Amino acid sequence: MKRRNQNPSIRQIAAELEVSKSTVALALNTLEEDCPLASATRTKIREAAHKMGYRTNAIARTMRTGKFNAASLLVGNTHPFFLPAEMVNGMEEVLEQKKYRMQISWLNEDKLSRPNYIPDVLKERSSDGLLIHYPGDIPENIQQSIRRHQIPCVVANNKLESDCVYPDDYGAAFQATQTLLELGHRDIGYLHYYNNSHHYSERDRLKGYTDAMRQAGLKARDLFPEKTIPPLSSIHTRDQRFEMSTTLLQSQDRPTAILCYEIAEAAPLLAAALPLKVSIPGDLSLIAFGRINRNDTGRPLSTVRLRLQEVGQRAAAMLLRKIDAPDIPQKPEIVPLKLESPITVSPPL
Amino acid sequence: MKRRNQNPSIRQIAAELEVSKSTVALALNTLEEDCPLASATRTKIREAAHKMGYRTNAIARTMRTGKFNAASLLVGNTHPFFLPAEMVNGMEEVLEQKKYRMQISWLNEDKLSRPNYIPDVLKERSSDGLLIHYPGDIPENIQQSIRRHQIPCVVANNKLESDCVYPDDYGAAFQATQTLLELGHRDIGYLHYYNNSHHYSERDRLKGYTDAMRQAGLKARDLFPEKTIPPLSSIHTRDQRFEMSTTLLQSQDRPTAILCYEIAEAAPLLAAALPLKVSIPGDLSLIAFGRINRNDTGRPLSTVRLRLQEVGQRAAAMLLRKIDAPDIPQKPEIVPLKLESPITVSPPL
DNA sequence: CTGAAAGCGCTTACAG
DNA sequence: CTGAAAGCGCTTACAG
Repeated sequence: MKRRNQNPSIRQIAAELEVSKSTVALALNTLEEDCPLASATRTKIREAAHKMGYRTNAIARTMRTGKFNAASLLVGNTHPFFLPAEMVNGMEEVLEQKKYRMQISWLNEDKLSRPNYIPDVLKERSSDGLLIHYPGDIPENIQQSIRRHQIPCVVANNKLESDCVYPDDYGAAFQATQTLLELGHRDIGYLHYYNNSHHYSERDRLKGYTDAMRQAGLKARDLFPEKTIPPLSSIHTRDQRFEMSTTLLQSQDRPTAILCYEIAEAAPLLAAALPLKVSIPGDLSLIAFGRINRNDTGRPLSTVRLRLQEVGQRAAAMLLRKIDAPDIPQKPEIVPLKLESPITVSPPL
Repeated sequence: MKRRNQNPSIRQIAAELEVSKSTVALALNTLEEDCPLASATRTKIREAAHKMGYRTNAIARTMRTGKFNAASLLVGNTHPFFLPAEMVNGMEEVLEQKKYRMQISWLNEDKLSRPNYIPDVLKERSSDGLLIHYPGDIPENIQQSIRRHQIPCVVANNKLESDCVYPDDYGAAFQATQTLLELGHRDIGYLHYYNNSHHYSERDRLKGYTDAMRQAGLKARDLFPEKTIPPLSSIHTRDQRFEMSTTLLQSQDRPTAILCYEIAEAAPLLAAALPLKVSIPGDLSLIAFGRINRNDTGRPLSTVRLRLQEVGQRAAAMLLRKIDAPDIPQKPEIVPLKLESPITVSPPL
């Protein structure tokens, strides 16, 4: 099959109809009421364009106007596949409203380990600004490159001095702990299985919990001090965590409530509670942070949902403001979180 | 802070150094050995470019060469936030190797419900081809638009006549069932909680299971006929599924093995088995399909991992071939799957 | 109401 | 070894 007349330009339409390129552009780019052309001319051109399968070359417009109308999302690699779809969706939604395209590029271990690696997205110009989703500290040479070229830039889901949007992990941990305190709990534990802290949320959730306890005159209680925690990789980790949870639930000084860093911490507890007939929330209140309201524990669980779609929306909106005014630092935006379903929370026995 | 000389072009560098634009382009775009310029000229230009913070305008190159060097990913909305990060990563990796950028755009319910809605990504030209991740049937007007403009296009994670890449759900379900049969199981059930079928995997996993059973002269057994299944939305669904799982595990004719559509089906079973002291895999072998080897059930679980990163890689590679030869239909590529950890599989009692 | 012209930042074939 | 020129497909200010 021959492909003829593929991708006609306004020049070809103009030639076909024996009008000028300007006339074609006018017919195609203005609304009926704003169009200075004779109505018949406009219609004729639009019909021909449709028949010829014309599509505007967005890149040529960029060329002419000097605006890319595009933002790049740079995805960090610390956890190879961590890119929350709802956050990308939130970003895209806001960008799309302003007729911005969204480009995505990924960093990977290999490349970042090269001494002065700079990703293509920073080496060439193809967008008006940069969204960054990078857990932990952004590599120095990447930061330098952004500064050097004064690229408008907003960080999503991470905590910086300015130009960032992140969920209020501190506040939510504080509030969740207070909710438990108000119900009468005094012995509340905090549970996490990570070994060392990459993402600010690891520090902030613990601190929110600790501060709420301290304010109530109580001692914070880190349920498994870091050193004893098995590495995440092994297939036996799941059994180990189940054992650890069982031991905890059977111990004399079992807390009456536990706040978990993530669902991964709560799941073995929920499972271990069943054969021990430890009722949740009757005997033990349980709260975990999570991205969505669903979970795969097979059991109900009170969750503080992270609202990453909103983080994405606000980060994109902030980037659009920075593109308009690159020299004005934007104050960090902190997305409020709340405990949405108090289904595994009740007063202590 | 004033931003001076922002985004210099080769013209500005040429003016600064009093050489021609061609000379600058030559110095910047060729390797040392291929460069016809005097070594001193080349060095002088490159240093000036660096000092001035020069970055190539990738869009201007596109303009000149007629190649966008970009692919668009169109994400369907049937399940609002379903976009597997590992698939996007796989696509981006392959595209990036060929110096392609990747653009992403999302369809949403609102827009698709408008009668003749066409997304911007199809209305304007800004990429060389299209990757589609859309569960279920692609809307007719979108298909038409793609054909009309002869846009090179590959569908990822869905089953079509041609130009698509998807995991071998049929084969994997067949094989998983055979694995159980070979261990001596005769009463093997299939469990799914979806109500109506959108994604091909819902039909194919069931069919793979059914065919394997039939081939062994056994009757397939759909554990919960569709009509009795509670809707997914309610917060009580989790409890209902736990109850249903409990009933199933207690029933006289409990199967000796169960193949689950997803981890969501296996999770309530794993939880319900604990208080009933139904040993898994001792009393019941259990296999589920899943995206990753981890799960949030808090318990070990044999998983057929979907290999969506590979789906993404192959889809991108196929798209690159289609961009080179748009008129040649590409045969569907089916990514083989296997049961990676037979941890909850054992012979029947 | 319509057209001619300039120019965005590159690449490339050709001239000298 | 270096430069002048054309042109990709648009948009826009101006001329007639």
